[in-house]
Amino acid sequence: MTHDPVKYDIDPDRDLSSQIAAAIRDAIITGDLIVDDRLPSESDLAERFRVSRPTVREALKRLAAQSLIRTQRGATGGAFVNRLSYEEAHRQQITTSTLLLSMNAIRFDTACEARYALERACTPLSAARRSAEHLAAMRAEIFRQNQPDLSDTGFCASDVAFHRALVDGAGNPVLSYQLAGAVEAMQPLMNMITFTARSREEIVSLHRRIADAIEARDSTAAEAALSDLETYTQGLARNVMAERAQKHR
Amino acid sequence: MTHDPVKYDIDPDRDLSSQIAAAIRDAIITGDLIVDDRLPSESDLAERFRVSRPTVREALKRLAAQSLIRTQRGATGGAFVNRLSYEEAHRQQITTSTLLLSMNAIRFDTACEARYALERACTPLSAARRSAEHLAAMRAEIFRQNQPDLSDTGFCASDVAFHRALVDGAGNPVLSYQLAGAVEAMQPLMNMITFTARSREEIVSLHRRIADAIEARDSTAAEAALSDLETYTQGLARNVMAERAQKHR
DNA sequence: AACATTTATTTGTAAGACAATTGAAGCACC
DNA sequence: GGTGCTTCAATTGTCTTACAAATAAATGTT
Repeated sequence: MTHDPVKYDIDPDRDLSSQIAAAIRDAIITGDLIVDDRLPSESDLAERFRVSRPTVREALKRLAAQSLIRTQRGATGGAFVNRLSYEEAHRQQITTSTLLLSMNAIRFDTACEARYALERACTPLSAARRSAEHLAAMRAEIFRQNQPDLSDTGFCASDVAFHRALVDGAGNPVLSYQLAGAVEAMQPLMNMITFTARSREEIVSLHRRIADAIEARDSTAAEAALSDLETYTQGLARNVMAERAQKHR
Repeated sequence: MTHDPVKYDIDPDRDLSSQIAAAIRDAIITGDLIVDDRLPSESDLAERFRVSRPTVREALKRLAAQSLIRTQRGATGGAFVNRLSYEEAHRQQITTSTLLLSMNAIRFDTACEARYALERACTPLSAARRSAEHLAAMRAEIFRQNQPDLSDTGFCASDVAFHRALVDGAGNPVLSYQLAGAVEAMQPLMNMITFTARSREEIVSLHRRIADAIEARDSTAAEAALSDLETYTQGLARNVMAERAQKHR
């Protein structure tokens, strides 16, 4: 071996498995280990770090939890550096955002404000670049949202899909990735709102305004409609909160 | 015990530690386990899941890697459900975004476009709400960027701090969290650009335009300055790429 | 009552063993 | 010579047992 990409010196007084995980993670982040590289076997690593195999395994599991590596059994198996796909990054982004929102008592209006601000940022690009497919996806979700037998969670899911199509229309995968966290992480909060037939109607009409504006490539109109949607959503949430407070009095 | 928040039935044919991790993670996400709850001890968990202690430990390390739990040694120790702090979420957001950018050959202009689009989304809020402190932080970074002995990486770091102050001015922690990924993850890419004295001067003057606009609470001017900054940055990057291509010819 | 000591509990680490998986090498057979 | 089966070796997945280290509560001592 000409040059070993991993530094094997660790401090025996501090948590070993996390240090080992950090050492390997560094090698990946700095590019010393690249995608599909195979790590040494667990026994090898144990020898080089001068720790036991279970300790090495704990470190590897940490990396696997971040999907930095994947493991494979068998003769040619081992741990391989994983390509962090968009899908995987999306998933992590969403779970992190969801946890952050659920565990920190974020006010609904704060999350809502952030979400719509970010979404408005995508509108000019989406209006300029959206393809016919993106527009069709938005129309399809609007159609679904009009079905009277759609459940509340189904309505919310379709809502997410609609906004996702809007964002994807911008044709910037980094933007789509970032927005996934903001939009999808809010779904649990949104699910707490019960949608009356009347409010659904209002939301669908705003969605239609947005789709029309995107179709006409009119970003100003789309942004205005989004702002109206934000205002309306905030109003709905306030009503729900007020009702709940009423009941618990 | 009245009701156990964790489901202990797992499929013995598939990866045990990941199933155990998933079971506990579910209990946390659904709120059955709440912040600062103590998990059963490792031996307890091993018994209940009917697996060995090392297997339980691997599962716990997975959760620790996502900072969903923290562990403590000693008599009253154990694994506790962690509050996912903003700082922690920030960090994870940044490492995920950084890895995504570095391992997927994202074009500089794609990342740059996304970053400035999101940043412009914060400007109206920041112009309206920024405190004197935020403004002072921006001015301080501009001053630092004027020091001729500042290294290129130092310049980039100050750049990040400047934009961070701008975003924080919006007073929306969710927005700050989301933007951290977009802005800080780009730093490695930005570091590849060598800043001439001339280009630094140009950037600083654009920063000053932004700060002036935010001070005057003029969001339109701030957005325009940000757009100019985006254009200028993209131009710099193109030059660097072209030069590099020249050399490698 | 204050302080030192012991003890019980729990995580952190080690060592060794076996099962399961899987690709590769070897070998018989056509 | 080629093809299909068998065996083998490497590697991860899991279990068992054991001990070390940390920590707080219980206990004993002065």
